[in-house]
This record gives sequence, C-alpha cells and structure tokens, in this order.
Amino acid sequence: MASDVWKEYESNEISHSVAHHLTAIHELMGDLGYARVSDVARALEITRGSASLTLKALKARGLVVEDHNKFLKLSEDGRRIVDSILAKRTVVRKFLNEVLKLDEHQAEVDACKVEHLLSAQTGRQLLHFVHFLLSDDPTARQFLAEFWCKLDQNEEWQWPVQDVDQLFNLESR
Amino acid sequence: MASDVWKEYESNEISHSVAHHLTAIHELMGDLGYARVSDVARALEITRGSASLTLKALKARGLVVEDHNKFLKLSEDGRRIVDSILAKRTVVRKFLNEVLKLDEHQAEVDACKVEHLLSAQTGRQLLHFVHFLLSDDPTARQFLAEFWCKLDQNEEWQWPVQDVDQLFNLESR
DNA sequence: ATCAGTTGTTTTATGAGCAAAACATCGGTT
DNA sequence: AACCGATGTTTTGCTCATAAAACAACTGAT
Repeated sequence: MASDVWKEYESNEISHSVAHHLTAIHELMGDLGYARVSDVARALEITRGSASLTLKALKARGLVVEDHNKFLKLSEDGRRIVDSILAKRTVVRKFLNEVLKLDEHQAEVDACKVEHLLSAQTGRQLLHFVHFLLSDDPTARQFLAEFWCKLDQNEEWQWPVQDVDQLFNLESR
Repeated sequence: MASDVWKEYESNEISHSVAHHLTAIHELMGDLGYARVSDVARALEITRGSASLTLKALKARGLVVEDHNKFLKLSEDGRRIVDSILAKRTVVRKFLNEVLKLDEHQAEVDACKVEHLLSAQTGRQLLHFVHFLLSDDPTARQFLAEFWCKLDQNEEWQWPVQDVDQLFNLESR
C-alpha cells in the first residue's frame, strides 16, 4: 500500500477529540441553550483544564467563538463541520443497526469511531444507498428481506473464505 | 451522546500506526520474503528510528518476533490481527468502490482509515452483506441495477434533507 | 585494510490529548 | 465583610507517534 494513502490518516483536520468537542457544544446549545467550558468538560467527562486547552485551540482556529462572558458557540465553519459529522454518524449508525442488524450500542460505537474519518464523497454516497435501501421501493424491500432471511440461517452460505469468524476474531467484545 | 461511547475510541488496542506496522511486515514478507526495521520504515516512509521504537513495543507486546539476526516476522497473534484488519479493509474497499461507486483511490483511503476501528461484529456483518449484494442472486442484481440507475440520474430523488451536498461539504478533497 | 554505505538503536524534541493540581475570579450566602 | 462553590486558566507531567541527529556495528567494494 502506498504510504501516501495510510499517511492521510494523520492529515485529518478534524480529530476525534475535536469532533466531539464541537458536537458537544452543538448538543449543549440544544439541551441547555448555552455551552461553557465546564459544560463541555462535563459532557465529555474530561477535566476542565483539558477542555479549556482544546477549546482555546478551536477558538484560534475560528471554529468556536466566545461570548462577551465566556459563553461558547459554534462559528459558521464550526457549525458546518458539526452538520457534516452528525450526518455521517447518523447514516452509518442507521446502516449498521437497521440494515446489518447490529445492536444499537455497537452501531453507535462504530459510527462514533468513523464519523469524522469518512470523506464527503463517501458520506454522500452512503446516504444515497441507505436511503434507497430503506425506502418503500419493492426491489429494496425484497432484497433486504432476502438478506435478513439469509442472515438468520447463515449455514447455507458459501463463503469465499474458509472461516469468516476466524478472520474477525480480533476483538472479544 | 454518552461519554463511554466516544471514549471507546482511545481504548483501541490497535492504533492506526500499529495496524500499518503490522500489515507492512506482512506485505514485505510476501514481496521480499523478509522484513527488517529498515524495510518497514521504507514501506511506511518514516525514519528508521521511529520504526525501531514502534517495533520494539510490538515485540514487547508479542505481536512481532525477531529472528536470530534482526529479521522480523509476525507472531501468531500478530498474524491474526493482520488477517482481521486486511479482511475489514478489503470488504470496506469493495463496498465503497464496487457498490457505492467511489473511485478506487477514495475507496482505498477511506477503507484504510476505518479498517482498524470496526468491531469484529461489524466486519462480519458487512462481509455477509457485501457478499450477498455482489452475488449472482437475481434480487441482489436487480437491486444494484436500480440503485446505480438512480445514482446516475439523481435529480429524481426526494431527499430527507434539503441539501445533501451541503451536509457533506466539509472536505474539499 | 580502509572507506563508504546500510542498518539498528538511542537520545532529544515536537505536538496532540489527557489528568492533576494550583491559582484566580466571580456570585451568592450568611 | 467573609466565606463557599462554581468556573476558567495555567502549569506540570504523562503517553503515543513522529522527526532529527548522533552513534555503533556490520557489509561490500576497491
């Protein structure tokens, strides 16, 4: 694999931590109507000191703006980033839970892990796909019905690999 | 979102860096028949010093073993991890490229970013799904045909959101 | 046999994220 | 006015992953 591929991982402008600081502000604005450093720290269960430093950097990057009296809110850019991340999280979670039939917690965890890493292209195409897949379209319904049926009695399947479970036996959880 | 969800990100036993050190060894064994610290460093385009430190840690974790004369190879555990990661990478890349019709480079980049983050459950279910989706099954073929048709002329779509492109306009690349 | 190149390691430094602790500030009670 | 609690910041230290540079050891060519 070309190194320019795997190194793009580091070149993400939005880290996992930043993604959650931003979405925390967004959710706090909805829940409480405001968001201060302490509220973000509480929401993310990190210390106020850590949140203070991260948010200072986000203010410097222009993603978060501070009110006259220490009240935070998302800038236009910050807001667009949060929208993009939440859209990807939602569509991935929906796909994992409602299509692949993973339990809700697993779907949430996995969606949370990858939401900020998917490209805009991928997010858009996945949205198209899931939307059609879960629509009323009879072909989609029939396809899903057959897939779920096979999922239930998966002894019929002829796998391209000898032992699928062994391939994915890394994590115990 | 509960913090125990987003914090699971950090608790990954396999980091992106570790995943690629391990897969680099695997690929070098196939390409060259051997893998030394310098070979790994060259493959990943990092300095020998960095590779040396990371690989020392992987030896301590028992994922990499060192030959009598500085030749590296994967342990049984290391091998299982690489198999698991490559299986996930392959199925994600296949899905993004062959189903969602993303170009190969984008599919590779995105697959590379998420391969080590997906749970075993998710990898397994996704493999089931993609396998059925790309099989000869007439329902699957018809579903894909309809989906790709809609993809081409996507002005017909009635989106659940006003402007999908705007939701995913974060990245420029 | 010497000299150059490759290899592996160690040391020093950086940046991102975090915790812990010290510190300052502000607001409301008493 | 004195105190208490909540808040925000700074400092120090930690881990991970990297670079850069210095160093030692081996390899091969001349």
